[in-house]
Amino acid sequence: METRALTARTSTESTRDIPEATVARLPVYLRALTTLSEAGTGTCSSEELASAAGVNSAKLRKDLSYLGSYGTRGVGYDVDYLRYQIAREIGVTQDWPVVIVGIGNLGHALANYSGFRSRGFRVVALLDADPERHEEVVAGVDVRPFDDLEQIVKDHGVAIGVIATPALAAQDVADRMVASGISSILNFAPAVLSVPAGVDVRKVDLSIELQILAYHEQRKTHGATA
Amino acid sequence: METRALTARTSTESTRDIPEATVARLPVYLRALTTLSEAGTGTCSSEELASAAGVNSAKLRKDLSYLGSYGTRGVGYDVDYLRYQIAREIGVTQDWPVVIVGIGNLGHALANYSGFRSRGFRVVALLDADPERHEEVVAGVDVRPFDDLEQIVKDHGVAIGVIATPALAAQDVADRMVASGISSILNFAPAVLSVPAGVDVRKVDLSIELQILAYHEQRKTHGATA
DNA sequence: TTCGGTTTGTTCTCCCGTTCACAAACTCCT
DNA sequence: AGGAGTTTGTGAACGGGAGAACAAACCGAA
Repeated sequence: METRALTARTSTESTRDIPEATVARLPVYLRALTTLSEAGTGTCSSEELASAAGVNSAKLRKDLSYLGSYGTRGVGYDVDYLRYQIAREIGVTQDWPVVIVGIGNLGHALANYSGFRSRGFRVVALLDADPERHEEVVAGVDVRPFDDLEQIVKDHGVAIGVIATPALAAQDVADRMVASGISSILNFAPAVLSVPAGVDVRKVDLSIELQILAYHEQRKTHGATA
Repeated sequence: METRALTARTSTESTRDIPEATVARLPVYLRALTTLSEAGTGTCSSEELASAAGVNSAKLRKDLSYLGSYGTRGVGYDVDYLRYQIAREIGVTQDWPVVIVGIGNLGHALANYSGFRSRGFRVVALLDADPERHEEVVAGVDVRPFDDLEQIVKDHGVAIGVIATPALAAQDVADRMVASGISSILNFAPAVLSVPAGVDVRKVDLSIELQILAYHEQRKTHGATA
């Protein structure tokens, strides 16, 4: 959402501007394929993969068709081959350096989260404005002052930043990130960020998800306004 | 998504089956209104509120229209009044007891997250299968054995469960939750859960969000397949 | 080579969500 | 009281995604 239509590509192939909804599902397929691969499965049908990914098989096939024709009719998909193609399409065959700002409870959890490392992301720095945290070492990376941001971004070529600060600090952090050259932000702070065009922001809000569940739960238990 | 059309209501008013996309935005409006209220704002226009929530004002008005006519033409919305109406609609005027299963890094962060408590959710229990963790006390709540789940759900009338375990354990935990009577699950584990109809599952996946950012980032920097 | 069985890739239709645009309704000023 | 200015609530057009259904393509056996 909020992703403006990128200017048309002039590339010979690939990049047939994949729908946003499809892009959001590709990582799910990627994980399902990894699981299948680790289980020793060499080939799978769209039905099997769809089931493993929790989606409709027709939707899966349509999604994959945006990438190209990587399946074989009458047979299915080669698990490892398709996995590589999706990984390449997403861009996780290369390593993405990432900085995390705000090393509170959530920042700790993120820094320790193994799912980043195993999926093409490398946490190159942990930053926090609080000097008391600068002594800490979290997940093998030492916490540094927030003011080091510009230097670190420059040194490591960081393009992706994660905000795990309180809501009040989030906009300031985002501004500094953008000024440093970061162009993609994953925001865990419960705040609406405003950033210039060309910068992508994705928001993860824990309490919002719970509230959505609560809404449906309310309807389930006492039917109407009892 | 995956929410089947609930059976038609027979209530006199309200409950005009609010679209799912709108439901997902109501918590955002709620937070924006809270911020406005704390800033001392008594009244606001749809334009102001939309800006604070980061959405289009027409969309905001249409969303609010599903709840009823709580605004005044030519004037705007009474902040506190609208805030209460939305909170009531979502169901967060009451307190929702919640259990968190899997007290690793992420579980710790979730247990300590103040946004739950302040938004109508009360963590009544922290559960973990690992006996070594049962000594711990996190955020004022002591960690208990996973086998206590049924009893706790019964005692507190828990309807919402949070899964913060490794992927391999997630399906088992979900099954036990459903068997215990939980009907809404917030899943942080990188796994696809299968649950019976009538149970809602929402998934939050940290690495998937990063991968989506990586995809767009890849398109930004080197335009096509360089 | 030909035929039956299987599975992909794609077309077509339907539905949901977004956005525009405007009438209805309210306030304030004269 | 009346009119100008403002803002809500909603009807209607538009765009995109979901799912069904089918033709094209592939494998293997006879």
